[in-house]
Amino acid sequence: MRELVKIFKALSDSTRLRMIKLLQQRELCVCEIMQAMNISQTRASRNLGILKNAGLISDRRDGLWVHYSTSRQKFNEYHQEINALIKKWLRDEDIIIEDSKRLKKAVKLSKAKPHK
Amino acid sequence: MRELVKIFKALSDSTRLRMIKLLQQRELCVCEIMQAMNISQTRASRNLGILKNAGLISDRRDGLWVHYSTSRQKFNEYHQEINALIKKWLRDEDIIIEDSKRLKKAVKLSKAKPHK
DNA sequence: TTCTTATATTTGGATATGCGCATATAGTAT
DNA sequence: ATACTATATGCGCATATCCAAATATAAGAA
Repeated sequence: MRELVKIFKALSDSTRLRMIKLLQQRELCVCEIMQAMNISQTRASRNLGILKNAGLISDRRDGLWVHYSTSRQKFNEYHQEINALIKKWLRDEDIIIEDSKRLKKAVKLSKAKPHK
Repeated sequence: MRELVKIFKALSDSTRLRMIKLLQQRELCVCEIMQAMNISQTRASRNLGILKNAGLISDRRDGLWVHYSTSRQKFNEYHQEINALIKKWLRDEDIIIEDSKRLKKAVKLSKAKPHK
């Protein structure tokens, strides 16, 4: 039950639900998420850590960047269904659409002036 | 998203998860729940209120008693699936089994000396 | 009416959570 | 080594959450 409580706690915050929705599109690094959501680096990193600690996302270091993802490897036994529910239940929300738009714009900018 | 956050908040507490598990067995009044879980009346009432406010359970007044239930009437669009997941994910936990045992004992006693 | 019972709510205190600021860490490059 | 970048973390503050104790409300009985 402790684990389940931890998972529901991780999900009971709009910042983190938005993150999950972004990560369901594709793997993203912290800097992409903070641009997409227009939030501080601290806030992005903290909340990604909470999701990771709850076993809902995983991370992968690639040089300076840490890429977060919902899709890779084995998580806890609840992960799959939780992810499907979030995908189904959070679709047309304005803020979700805005996040996606900002993500695309951020990607464009970083391609024009790549940081890698 | 606000509603979903509220639902996950309601679920992110072991007291309330235990309550849902008890109510999945059958409709129960507050006094039965506080006996089954061995908690105070304040705690029982308050947490039942949170679950109700999140649209996860309903109540029905019958004289002095207020009966809570997971099964009656229309809730929010998430209620059905959430309930199925809790049922599936929370099964063999010790505390859940103890709650059920205490519930049966409380029922026995109140049948010997009924309050209705 | 008053009395009793079942439930809800208010109050206050301890603990938890979310955030920004500043700083620390990890990795790359020179 | 230093400098730079991406990410993580320690700290403090404001707010939220959880609880018990006391009180309030609601319904029935006398």
